[in-house]
Amino acid sequence: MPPSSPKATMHDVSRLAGVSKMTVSRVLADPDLVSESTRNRVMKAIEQLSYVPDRVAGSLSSRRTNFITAILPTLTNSNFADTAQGLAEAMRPADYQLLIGYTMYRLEEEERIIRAMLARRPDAIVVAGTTHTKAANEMMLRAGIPIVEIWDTPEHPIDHAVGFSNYEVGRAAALHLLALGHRRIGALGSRMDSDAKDLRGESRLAGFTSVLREAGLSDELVIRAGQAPVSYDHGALTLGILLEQAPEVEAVFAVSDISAVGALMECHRRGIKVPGDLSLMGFGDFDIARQCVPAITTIRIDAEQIGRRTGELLLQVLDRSSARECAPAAAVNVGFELVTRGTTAPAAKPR
Amino acid sequence: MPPSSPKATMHDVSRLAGVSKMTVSRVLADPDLVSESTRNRVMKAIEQLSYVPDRVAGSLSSRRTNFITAILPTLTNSNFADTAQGLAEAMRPADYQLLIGYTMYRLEEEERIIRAMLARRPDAIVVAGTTHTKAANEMMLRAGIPIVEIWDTPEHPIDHAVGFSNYEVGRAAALHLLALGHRRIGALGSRMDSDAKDLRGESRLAGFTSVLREAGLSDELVIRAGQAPVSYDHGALTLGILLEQAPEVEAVFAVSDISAVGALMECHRRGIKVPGDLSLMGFGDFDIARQCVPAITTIRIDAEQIGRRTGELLLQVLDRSSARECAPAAAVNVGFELVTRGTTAPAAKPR
DNA sequence: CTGAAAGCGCTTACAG
DNA sequence: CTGAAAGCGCTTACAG
Repeated sequence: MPPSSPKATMHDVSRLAGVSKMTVSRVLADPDLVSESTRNRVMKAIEQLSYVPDRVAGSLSSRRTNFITAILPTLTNSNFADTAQGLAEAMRPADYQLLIGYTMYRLEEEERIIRAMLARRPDAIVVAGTTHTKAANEMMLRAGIPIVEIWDTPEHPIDHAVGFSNYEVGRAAALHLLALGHRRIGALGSRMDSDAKDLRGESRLAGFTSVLREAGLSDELVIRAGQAPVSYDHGALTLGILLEQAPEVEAVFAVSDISAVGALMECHRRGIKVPGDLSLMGFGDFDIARQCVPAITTIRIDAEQIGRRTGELLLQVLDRSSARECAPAAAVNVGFELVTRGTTAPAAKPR
Repeated sequence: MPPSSPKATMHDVSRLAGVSKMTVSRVLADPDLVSESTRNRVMKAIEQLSYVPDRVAGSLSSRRTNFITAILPTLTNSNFADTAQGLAEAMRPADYQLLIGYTMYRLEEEERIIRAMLARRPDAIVVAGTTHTKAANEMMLRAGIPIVEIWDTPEHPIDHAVGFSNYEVGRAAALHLLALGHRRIGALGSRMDSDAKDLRGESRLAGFTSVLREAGLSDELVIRAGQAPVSYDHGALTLGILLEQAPEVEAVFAVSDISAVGALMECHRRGIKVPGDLSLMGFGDFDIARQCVPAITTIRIDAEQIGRRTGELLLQVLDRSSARECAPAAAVNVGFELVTRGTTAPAAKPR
């Protein structure tokens, strides 16, 4: 450990500058309230002592930590990292610090994290998803701070929400494949019988399935295998399962571009032509989906924007002046967009 | 905002349980010190009031926050997210919370973040890289807490270090391509004349170049273009520049698998055979490199392990009992491994 | 095994 | 424009 020099306190600064602690505090918080000469003297003392204000003490005193808790499933191989970055970016000018927790798609872990985070007294909680354990729901309701559920459109929001309808994403995907004339249509998702559940992926599958049913098609080619979070391997694996079950499948929707890329690579390895033999589409508009050869048809959502919009919403809600009154709960739908690229094509023989 | 119920304090709990605050504190911190009957009464009161201890107050009082600051270039399209996850995982049992900052590969931003983070009084700082601004170096030296520089092997470490030699990685890459019989060898890196600098990528290029020189080869095919952080687009772009400059190039090393994948896709689009026309290798052993067709030869580093090892080291150093004495600074080299896969092959006509 | 006192380093709310 | 007092909710260090 490097040599520890005793940390200067506000008291030390005030003595050196010949003022009270309050004046030092004011110079830091609201410099205009202090006369120029005093301010300069205090600044000099701060500089001289390399004084760094202790925000732990400040937080206790002011009952505001400027911490925002962000609870996300994972940061690897997902666009939640973009959401986190967007949120951090939006909150930075106001000097908020993110407290990130990973649930690994486990609701019990989410509950544990919420409990632990509340002890840090965050000024707000951002949480991915709209389904939580009973205890988690209650803790958030009682917390007395703004809550933002993101990445979906909750039916019964706890408070605010910023996201899009995963169900509608699934429907849009199925409608696209149907419109191309495909009839033997499958999908690739992850297991729902494990502790780790991708609930939003499941919503997309549900929307997808609903369209298949309405079109009088079977949903038996909707594969749920492999554990969340999905991966390139997941796509390769589940495509293999699908092909074994139905070699004649014409079109496939993967719940994530990551899976779609894995499936595409598996097709390359097996000599299956995409498109032609198989139409393939994903979700998320990951960079890799755009760069793949062929580029993958996907449903674009702006993960960073979800973070940014959430940050802007919170900035507004947490603003001291407006915080007096309970701000009305906002529900922002950022929507999504079908991006047609090279992996989907009309069916060879439309019936 | 959900209805705010006034938060119970330790004082409330103590009154309800008919004990002193100290006893409540003990039940939470070291239950064995309290008699069973008292403990049960306190637990019941905690439950009844939904009491959540205030760690802001606890931190101020104990002079320990259980925060670890992790300063990383970016979390997107990189394996720093794995390092963060590994670190978080390792520290979780001891109830540490990560405070993550993104520098976007800018040293001035790193300095700003360090300054801001120090006000949060973290118990340790983990920072990617070994080059910092003068002010940043001084702040870390004076902070009086353990510092761990990760992802490289510093010549003059501030304190602890956990990483591998990027320079040696570059050398290993060049030696591999030379051993295959290639002579017209290039590399793909990012610009060094911008604010955002990938210094570790540059170290890899430096090692790579040193081998080329030793072999009597030119380093004019070492391309530095595009801004850090690298991306799939970066790989496609820089490969295009390289091909324009030297259509006869035989082998290429990209400073990141992400770039290598982008370059590979660009080759697919241009009808360049990999390997055959061009040997290609990357760095990092990203999932996508393994799944690509063909799979990309790379230099494997275990990003998650860097995080885990760092966490274990910190747990040891931060241990109360040993913290008395200054723990000797540790320098852990986690090494790396060349993984030969499908994108590199012997030169067609070895000279 | 339990508790009373002091204090961590700030900010709030007044007062002048 | 500046300051004295009180207090935020815990833990430390004693004492018994």
